[in-house]
Amino acid sequence: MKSTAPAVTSVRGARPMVVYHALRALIVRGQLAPGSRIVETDVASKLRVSRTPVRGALQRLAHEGYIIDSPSLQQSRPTVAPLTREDAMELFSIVAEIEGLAARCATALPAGKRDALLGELTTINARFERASRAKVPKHDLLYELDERFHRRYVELAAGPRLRALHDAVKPQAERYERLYVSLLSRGLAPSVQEHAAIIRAIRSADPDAAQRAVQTNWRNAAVRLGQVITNVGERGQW
Amino acid sequence: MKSTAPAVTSVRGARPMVVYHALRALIVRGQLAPGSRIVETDVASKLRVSRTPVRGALQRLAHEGYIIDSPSLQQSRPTVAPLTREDAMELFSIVAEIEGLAARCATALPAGKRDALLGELTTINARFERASRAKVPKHDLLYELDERFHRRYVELAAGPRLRALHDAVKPQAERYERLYVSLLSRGLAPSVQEHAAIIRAIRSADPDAAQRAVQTNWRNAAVRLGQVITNVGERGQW
DNA sequence: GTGCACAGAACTGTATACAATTCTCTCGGG
DNA sequence: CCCGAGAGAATTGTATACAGTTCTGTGCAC
Repeated sequence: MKSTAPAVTSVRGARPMVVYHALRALIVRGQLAPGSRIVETDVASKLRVSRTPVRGALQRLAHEGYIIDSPSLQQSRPTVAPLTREDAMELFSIVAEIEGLAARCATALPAGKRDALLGELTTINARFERASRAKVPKHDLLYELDERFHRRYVELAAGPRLRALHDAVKPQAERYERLYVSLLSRGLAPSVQEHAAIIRAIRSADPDAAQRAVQTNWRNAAVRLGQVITNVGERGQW
Repeated sequence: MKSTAPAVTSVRGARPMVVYHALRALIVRGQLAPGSRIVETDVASKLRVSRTPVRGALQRLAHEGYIIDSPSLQQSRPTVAPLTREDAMELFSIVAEIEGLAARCATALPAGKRDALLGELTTINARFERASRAKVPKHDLLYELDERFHRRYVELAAGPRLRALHDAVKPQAERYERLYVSLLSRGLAPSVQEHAAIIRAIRSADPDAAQRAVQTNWRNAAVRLGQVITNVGERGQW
């Protein structure tokens, strides 16, 4: 781990994006703990840029919900958003709608593209099933495969606005999912079947069924996650 | 109309919000035409602030989709996002999901709050019906009542995340709705009944029905709007 | 008349200085 | 021992200067 960040790309206008992705990765992976304060000047000096691009990145992160203004303090003081059971429930239900809509669009894809998509989804879910059966579950692999499954149909079927929404919202669910997957890898069997149901619904070109299947998958995930959170407690609340 | 803006509030951190709301209002009401260039220094001088708060406002507007980087030009040059049929369709389907989810939550409201909400919605819809029957339709009133109807259940039933999403997405639909309402005020009769269906579904505490009712309302609105756009053409595309 | 090159203007990206607010820590009084 | 007041530090908000890139218009060659 080197403490000095690498030099920022020289492309015009890339600095805020670099800062954004750096901070988001730290938050999503938990290295910036929920509740942590984020100080503009610290980030700026660590990433070797001025406060201006940092401000841009922070504004975006705040808009997307990764950071919030400290609730206890009065002044605008950005802090990493806490992980709470209630927030997880709401977030998952929103993702359910977004991806459900994408799945609905997927049923309207031209036959060629739809078949290609269905093939990909089937392959991914087969690997997902194998991974879920492993004696020693590989959390990262499981998460990766589940994420890819959902991302695939969103990328292919959703329009630009829906994709943008998905890109903004989904990584926040990742904060919870990483928690979830490492504590509940054993309970993934239903997810395999739920994915299969999604594939069937898209194949039969039934928009309502496809949307429902995706929503069911996420609502069940929300329930399972809720139990885990209830057990292990929330983060960043004190 | 005075050309010099009033002095900005002295509250700390309020300038970007003032700029944001000023620009957003201009865009939503069409006074800043789709395709128009937005120049930081111009806005700054018109609103008597420096470029810094203007940048903040522009970043947020860009993130929410009101302005985009000019497609023809190479450099990052903010322009007012065009109004296209395709975008309207996607936007409305997203709003349908967001408000549909809110309506679903509304069915889970405690009985007291739910009854209060139902009363409000009934009142609003009655006024909406009367307004829609008027010989000379008042476009602004119609829009206002429809907007209030939907906003009410979102405000009461949705969680913070869903509300934030709604606040970010819905005003963009307003750009299209204002166009729609002024060209199609006569076709609002079905909307009255669709609203009534929403009320019935919430009253019967049926989550799926409530969600479906809202989605139907928006999908029909999308179809009606699509026809209008096809007739009058798109804006800001050339 | 058309196309290309070059100079100047226009605009955004970045850095930094300064202002204003508020948090925090210490010290004194009760 | 606890609480409040005040000074200093810390942090964000705003303005502005400067740099770099791209657009635009003019003039020249063909």
